[in-house]
Amino acid sequence: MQLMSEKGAAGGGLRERKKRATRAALAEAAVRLAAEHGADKVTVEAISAAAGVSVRTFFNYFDSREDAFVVIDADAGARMRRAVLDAPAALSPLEALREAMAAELAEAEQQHELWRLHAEVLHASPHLLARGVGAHMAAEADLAEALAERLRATGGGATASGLYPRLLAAVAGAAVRTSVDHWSAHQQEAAFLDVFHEVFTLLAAGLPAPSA
Amino acid sequence: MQLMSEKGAAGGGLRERKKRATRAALAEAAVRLAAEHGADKVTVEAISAAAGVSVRTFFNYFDSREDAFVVIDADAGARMRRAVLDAPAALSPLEALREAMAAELAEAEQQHELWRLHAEVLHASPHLLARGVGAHMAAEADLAEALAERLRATGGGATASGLYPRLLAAVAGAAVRTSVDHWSAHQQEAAFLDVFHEVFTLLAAGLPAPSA
DNA sequence: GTCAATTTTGCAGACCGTGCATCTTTGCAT
DNA sequence: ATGCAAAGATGCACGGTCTGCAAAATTGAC
Repeated sequence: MQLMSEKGAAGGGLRERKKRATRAALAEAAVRLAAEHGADKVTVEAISAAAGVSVRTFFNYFDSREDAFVVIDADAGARMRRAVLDAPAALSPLEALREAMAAELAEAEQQHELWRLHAEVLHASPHLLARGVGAHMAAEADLAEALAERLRATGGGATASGLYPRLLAAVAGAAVRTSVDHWSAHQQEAAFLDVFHEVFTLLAAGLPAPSA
Repeated sequence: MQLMSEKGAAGGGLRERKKRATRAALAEAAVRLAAEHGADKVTVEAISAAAGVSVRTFFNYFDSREDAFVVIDADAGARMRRAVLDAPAALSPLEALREAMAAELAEAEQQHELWRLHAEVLHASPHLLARGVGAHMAAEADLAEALAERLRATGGGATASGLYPRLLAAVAGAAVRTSVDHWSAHQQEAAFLDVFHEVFTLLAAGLPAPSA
């Protein structure tokens, strides 16, 4: 089992705040060390030392060493869930999802340097990249549930036992990963939001062959 | 580094055949043991013993213990790549991909029992499921390349530095995972191919809100 | 049958990850 | 403030994972 604050957003108690700080310190130390020495040369002991806690405590926060490189922001899923639920009813499901994700990504931009390092680390070791992809699955399941709820609220009937929302969440996740990866590789050529927008346009059009 | 046969398809040499047999034996032993005792109670020692090789040899075939549960068929990617390249030019990219994947999944059905066990094992431990998702990424990159080549062949111009094929591959991968997962959870209610077809129909339509 | 190339194996050793007992810190009621 | 109960941090022990390395066994070609 994993120690996790019950509340996704800013909690008042000192305990909660300290825990979040420790977690953030561990994650940041892991990413910075990995960016410098390569992810597979960074031991749990080094990460723990850099964050000022014991090795045993590291494992109170992360289930495995690699999770420290992968899970940057544990609350992102909860925030997106809220954003989907609070989206204007006029938006289509895909649009609501796009807006929620765009907002989340814009927030990530605020810690630009760390985010950049993180992308660099993942890109340097495909093994971690794969793990990162898998890590988004829990968030996707959450999103699917939020989408299903939104659909019920906006009047859609029984949506074929939930296939549609799950597909939507999974596809949107794939879209975000593709956008980030593509932008990461062509960073100078295009702004991230442009790539992101193009990807969702393609999705909404049903992925037609790009006629010349 | 990983021991891998250079040739994806059936190789003639005795060496190649033996290596594939050993690999398959290890993977099958891993899945069967995991289905019986739970994946996290199965040690590398047990898997190796069941396959009749030493522990050290296990690690000559798999980079990690968990890979044995995740990587069933190492050649599936190569086969799909071929299928995409050989698809009739009349098909849209998404259709070509759908056909390639359908053929691959139909082949998997032939080892029905093992495939079923495999899905069961992954579903039982989300951790492995996530890992499995990530494992498909290399295959997706391969597929993206094949799609790009196909696009060049059928006359599409420079497709925005490859964003489109990568998106297509990633989205199709997400679609397959969603199909398998959904079918796995509602196994009695619907045939897999029906779910698969519905998912790709939704994709081609641009993921519209399911109007009642 | 012999030889070179490849694969398997055992062994040593570093690192990972967990259960348990203990100690320290936090939150709260008084 | 002070003491108490809950929760987190820590150390320790132990089993499992994974990697070099060198020796033994197997395969393929002559």
